[in-house]
This record gives sequence, structure tokens and C-alpha cells, in this order.
Amino acid sequence: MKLTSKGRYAVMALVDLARFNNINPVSLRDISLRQGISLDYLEQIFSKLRKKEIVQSVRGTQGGYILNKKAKEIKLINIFEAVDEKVKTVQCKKESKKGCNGKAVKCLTHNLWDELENHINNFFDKKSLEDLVKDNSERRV
Amino acid sequence: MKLTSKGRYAVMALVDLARFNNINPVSLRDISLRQGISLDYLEQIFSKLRKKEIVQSVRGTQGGYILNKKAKEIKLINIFEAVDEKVKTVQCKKESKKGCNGKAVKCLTHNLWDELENHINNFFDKKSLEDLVKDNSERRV
DNA sequence: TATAAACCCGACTAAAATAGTCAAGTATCT
DNA sequence: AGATACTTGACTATTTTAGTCGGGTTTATA
Ligand code: FES
Ligand code: FES
Repeated sequence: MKLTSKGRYAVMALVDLARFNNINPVSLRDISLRQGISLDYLEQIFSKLRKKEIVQSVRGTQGGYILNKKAKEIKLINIFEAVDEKVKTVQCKKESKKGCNGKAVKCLTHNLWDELENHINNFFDKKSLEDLVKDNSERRV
Repeated sequence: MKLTSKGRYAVMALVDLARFNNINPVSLRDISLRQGISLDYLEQIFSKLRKKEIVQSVRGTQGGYILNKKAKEIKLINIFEAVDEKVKTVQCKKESKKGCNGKAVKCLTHNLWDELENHINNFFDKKSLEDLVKDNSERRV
């Protein structure tokens, strides 16, 4: 069970952005330099974040990205969904009544994995971008 | 973030084993048939479980595996550790003081991922094999 | 004592996922 | 005009996953 770079970078980049998000847009180049993330890769990520209306883009010189909502309203789960970093624990299709291994009944562990998925998603539901920015500035002091 | 088959199978197989674990050893062939898991793959998995003393093997005809501890004492986390299904959320080395991206300080999101890791491991710490067997027999009734 | 059931072990491999790179744009500010 | 920065889509190397395969050894039982 591991977190992929895509998800990690998306959150990292947004925390960076949120900290500087007063008035001016933040360019991916700056985020790339500050956080050590490949610029090309960031572009892919932000394309998704924009399509899901997490951020807004400002084109041209001095352009960049700004948050499209208040930091408080952006939850981790929204970020992860936007970049397709989904939590997947069951093997079967949830809607279907069939189990994994193709049987007619859900397998012995199906409920367990379902519980696990909820447990993890709960964590993502609670944390907002604002929380993350705060945690971080407190740490400095 | 997804659970791999190895981890899922390990738990599935052990729940199966635990249900039949009265006196007689359970053969991997039976588990393979009941749970629809490749026999060869199961052998790999059980080799690890045996080395970590989760199960004991009984060789020869009529052989198989039996639990090496009480089902109550086998926690999910022990199973996952045995088969190397570890939860990994941070990118950096935890012991090191350096961050991911090679910087001298931990990155903006390090604490978050660390919290997440704990959150997930908590779940694994609590659940025992006994719980899983119980959940399952209750469901039938 | 031969046979079959079962564990044991290491090497190999196909397929999928990940983590990018690259090229060719378009928009906007100065 | 030139520089900065977003936009898009295709391509690719690497790693991980989920097995397979081939050869063992051990032991109950007929
Ligand atoms: S994981 Fe859903 S049936 Fe096995
Ligand atoms: S994850 Fe530990 S420093 Fe970035």
C-alpha cells in the first residue's frame, strides 16, 4: 500500500501554492524549483486540478495558478480525486454482487477491505488545505 | 493507494485456514481451490508466513499448514509485515533528518503522510484474525 | 517399498503501473 | 517582438506486480 508521487506532488504543490496565494498567481516554475518537482510533471498534474476546478489558471507573463476555492473548502479527498489517486482496496467491483475471483458471493475479506477503504477516506475527508498550511507555519515558530 | 494481491491473498488464505483450523492441517491446494488463488503464488506467500512464524507447516501426505499462534494474537499488521505488504506514504527515509527531494529539511507534507501512515497502521493493529473469522460467521447467520 | 500428496526453493517473465520526458503549441504582459 | 507561462498529447524508461516454472524433499499409506 503506497502513496504515489502524483498524489504526493499534487498535495505538496497545492500547499506551496496556498502559502503564497495572497493576490498573485504562482507559477509552476517556482513550485518546481521550491519543491524539487519536475516542471513537466507538474503541468500534467495542474491540468487535472484545473479541470476539477481546484485551481484557476492565469496565462501569460506573470501568470500561474491560484486557488479556485478557499483553502478551507479544499479537502485532501478532492485533490486526490482530481488527480486520480484513488484508494482502492477491494478487488471486485463494488456495485456488482459478485465477488472477486468471479464467484457469486463476496469473498471472505471483502467487508474488511471495504472498512479499510472507509477508514482511509475518512482521513482524507477531514484534512483541508487550510489545515496543512497552518500545521506548517506553526512548525516554523 | 492500493492494496496489492499479495496482501489481500495472504489475509484471505489465513482466514480460510483459521476457519478449518481445528486439528488437521489445511493444504494449500484446498485453499487455492476454495479461494481461487494460484497454488504457486500461495506457496510463495506461505513460505514468508512460515518464516515469520505465523503458520507452521506439516509436510508429507495429509500435510498442510496450521496456525502457529491463537487467531486472537495474529493481527493484520503481523500478516502484512510477514509478506512485505508495508504501508509506505513518505518518500524520504524516516530515520534521516533530510527531506525527500534531497533537501536538508523535511518537506511541507512530510508530517501529513506520517500521520496517514499511523492512521492506516492503527487499523491493522486492531484487527485480529479472530475478528475476521467471527465477522464472517456472523454474516452467514 | 513404491507412490502420491504436499511442502520447499529459486529463478524467470509477462503485463501493468508509475514517473516521468518531449515536442509543439497558445495566451499575455512589457 | 520577445519572454514568460500555461496547454495538450504522445511517447518511453523503469519499476512493481502477479504470477509461472522446474526442480527438489518429506512423509503417510497402500
Ligand atoms: S474483494 Fe470484494 S469480493 Fe473479494
Ligand atoms: S516525505 Fe518526508 S520529507 Fe518529504
